[in-house]
Amino acid sequence: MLDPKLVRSAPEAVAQQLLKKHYKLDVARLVALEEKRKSLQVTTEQLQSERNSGSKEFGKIKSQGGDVSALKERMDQVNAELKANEQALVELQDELHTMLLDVPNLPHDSVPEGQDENDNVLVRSWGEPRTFDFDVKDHVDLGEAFGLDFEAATRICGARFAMLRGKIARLHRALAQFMLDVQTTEHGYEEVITPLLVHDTALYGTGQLPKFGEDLFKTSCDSDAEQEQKQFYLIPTAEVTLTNLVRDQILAVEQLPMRLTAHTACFRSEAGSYGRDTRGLIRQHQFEKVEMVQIVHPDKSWEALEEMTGHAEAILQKLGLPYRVMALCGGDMGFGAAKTYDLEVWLPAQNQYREISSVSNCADFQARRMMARFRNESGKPELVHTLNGSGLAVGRTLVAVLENYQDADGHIRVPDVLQPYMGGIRVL
RNA sequence: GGAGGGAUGGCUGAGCGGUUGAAAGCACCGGUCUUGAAAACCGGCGAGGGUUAAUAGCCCUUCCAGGGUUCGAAUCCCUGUCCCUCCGCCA
Repeated sequence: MLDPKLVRSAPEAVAQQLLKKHYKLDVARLVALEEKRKSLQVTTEQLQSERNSGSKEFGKIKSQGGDVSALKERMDQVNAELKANEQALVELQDELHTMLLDVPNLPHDSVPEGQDENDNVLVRSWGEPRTFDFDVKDHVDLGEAFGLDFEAATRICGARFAMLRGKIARLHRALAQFMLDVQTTEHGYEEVITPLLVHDTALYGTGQLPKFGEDLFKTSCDSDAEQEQKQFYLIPTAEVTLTNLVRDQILAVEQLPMRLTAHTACFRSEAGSYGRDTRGLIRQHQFEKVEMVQIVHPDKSWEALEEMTGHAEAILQKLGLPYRVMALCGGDMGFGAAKTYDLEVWLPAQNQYREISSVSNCADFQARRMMARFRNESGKPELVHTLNGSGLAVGRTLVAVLENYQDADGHIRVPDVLQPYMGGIRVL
């Protein structure tokens, strides 16, 4: 959420910046609501003050045995007026809050202008796409021989699921283990096992709700369908649980930066992506990801963004997978991000780079939603900055390994760094 | 699932329906003392919001959450959530 004070004091400037993200802020409506809010809040608080002092007086008079009937009459009047004002104020504040919850984060000055992924800007690339002297196969054809089974998964739970068996299951596990080991031992992240089911409050905190509910899976038990409290959402990313670790906290400055990583399953409904990436592992309802989250001092978040991008890159480099780093343009950026780098890995069968990691600085946007703060140098609570990034999406990395390490007869060489995890299997 | 007990400031922990945003202790910050530190003593110390040029004043809100009673609720009533103890069940 944006700082209400900022939005209030400079609505035009904020609206201008939001245009970069292709969001149109309804300034007229905002200003009108804000004007009403101000007068309503002031009078409500005045009435509250009157009620408080009146009640004190009431007690005093009564203890001296005086007559309170005149005062009671006045208080009844104040209370009636107060009740109406309070209700109107709550409604108005709800309206303003709802409006603000819908507004995306402001993009950083360095974010390029643009409409969609075609306008993203190449920052750097690493590695040379391998040239093949045979016709490359894609991961679906390659994986079949080693236990990648879409047909069985579809029979059980429909489209966008996969079963991995035998060697390919092991390779998938090796990748996740490897990523986790690198992030914990080389980059200083603390490993966390998190819940996969969360309440809506957590999702409001990181910004998936209220706007993007249709992308999420929600549980519903027949027995308690009536009780909203018992509804759970399946996490679309461990960003949700890791970042919410600091919700409602006031951290000591020494606790920063916090670096957290988790290997979890992620669940996405992929509503609105019908027909896209229907083949293979690229876009699934359930996939695994090693997520990185950093909770940092506000002065350090831009530095941390660069560093964290490097943490994701390290995995690709160690695996020897060619990739490029893209700075997302305003139109392609996510809701909560102030700036995002995507890592795109080379997929020979598609003959193109595909997203495999996304690293974002959310600045104080999420922190404000979940009241995640630290005690600053002058002893005052101040919002932290939050960052998140994939390090990496395991399924997509598996795709990249299969396709980049294939040979002419359909075997896959296991990358060196994974061999310690493969129990002696050097080639699939 | 059954029976009880509880939820108060960073922590521990008091709190008759009115002067309690809340005792006390610890922690923390400042000062005196000290070569320095500790101890001792003195002082300060929750958070959110409004108004405002203001990080100055003033005001409002806040004692798990949501309702209710009352002129007035941390204190009374209802509902929910979470935690603890005991019994049962169970990976």
